[in-house]
Amino acid sequence: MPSATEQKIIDAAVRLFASQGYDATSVQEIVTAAEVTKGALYHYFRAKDDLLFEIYRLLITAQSADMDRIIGLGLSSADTVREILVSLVVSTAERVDETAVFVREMHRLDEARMTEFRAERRRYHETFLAVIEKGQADGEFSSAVPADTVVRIALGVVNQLPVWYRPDGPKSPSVLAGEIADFVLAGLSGRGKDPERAA
Amino acid sequence: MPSATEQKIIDAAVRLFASQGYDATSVQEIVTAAEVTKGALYHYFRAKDDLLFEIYRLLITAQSADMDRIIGLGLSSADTVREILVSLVVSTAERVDETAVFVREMHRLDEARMTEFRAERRRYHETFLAVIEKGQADGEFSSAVPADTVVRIALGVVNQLPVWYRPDGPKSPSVLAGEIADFVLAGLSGRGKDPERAA
DNA sequence: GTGAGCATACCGACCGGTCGGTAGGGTGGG
DNA sequence: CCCACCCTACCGACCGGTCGGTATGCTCAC
Repeated sequence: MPSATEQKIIDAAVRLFASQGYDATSVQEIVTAAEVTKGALYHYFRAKDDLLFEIYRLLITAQSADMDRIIGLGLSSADTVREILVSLVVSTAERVDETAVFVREMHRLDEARMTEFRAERRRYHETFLAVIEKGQADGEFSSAVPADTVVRIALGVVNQLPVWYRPDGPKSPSVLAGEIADFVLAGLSGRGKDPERAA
Repeated sequence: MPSATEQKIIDAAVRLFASQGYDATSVQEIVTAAEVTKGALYHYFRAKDDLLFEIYRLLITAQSADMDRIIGLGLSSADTVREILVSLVVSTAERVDETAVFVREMHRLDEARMTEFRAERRRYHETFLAVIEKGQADGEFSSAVPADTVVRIALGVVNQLPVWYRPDGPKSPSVLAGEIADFVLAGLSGRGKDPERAA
């Protein structure tokens, strides 16, 4: 469990990284915003990029746990996909800043951590892929569009959320999540341009 | 028309910005990679961010011209959407590096240029939106999912391309573009979860 | 007393940008 | 024909300033 000081530092870092970018934010700015000193920061974190790592870790572990929980419910493919997307969109909307930092600055991780994250990402990706492939094999979904492309589209939308989602916008996260899920499920129900390709 | 030296500088900058990020790339690295000197760079560009500006300008003007051309063809709504998406995906795949830089570092523009770009972006967004709204009004598309959400999803996918698209991957840009267009059009054809919502 | 939890002063590396200078091709008056 | 003049394109050493990180020491709970 993080101490209050540690938490203040991470909160400030997320806010500043999201609005200015990682490199454009100095350690001095972070400690000033967090109302602590440099000594405190380097007491808890070995280097500036440990902050990035910590932000990613919190985000990814939460998302992975969410998806595993939903799959464990044993719903139909369509309902599983819907639940995954709704939960992902809502939780992403709640953490736009973290997601924005993650999407923009991921490539700045060092080799070892990068490898670790790619593995975790890949696991997430393939779990979702398996859900859709199962739905296609069962005939619940159309096979008109390959499952891997569907996954890429669906997860891509979520990563783009920080670009246009505004908490004070006209649509609540759950309304938005419903619309996105509707659209993806409509896409999976077939009726594309080439009817002869449908299962 | 840019001179050979100018072009070498931009090419090197695009490559380095895409792989390391803007701030993490020093002017010295750029000139070394471009095999020119600092003097040459500052002869053609007033500041480091003029490079960013130039990269964006080249990308956006090409995309806008493309969309206007397609709309001018007077196709059906479905075919217009398909053509816009295919052309956008293919041209983005050809310039993954530029797009990656654009998506990641857009927020680093100064106030004046930022305003200019938001206007251009908005114009692009609303032109696409109008196409979809017309299709919905004509009954060619389902109105189950609001047009603005569809636009956000479709354009979001394109912005995410640099994250996962690899030129040496198994799918050619045009195959990929076809799949993405198929999926979006299937989503627009209705048959979502709430049939009573359809027009 | 001793270690966790900080504060403060400071360091060396590096960065974007500048500036005095030069190489070489065009040009026009004699 | 030629040479004084100029102008564009480019060179590279250098500067002020900032940044991530460190060294050292205080303090207070146990």
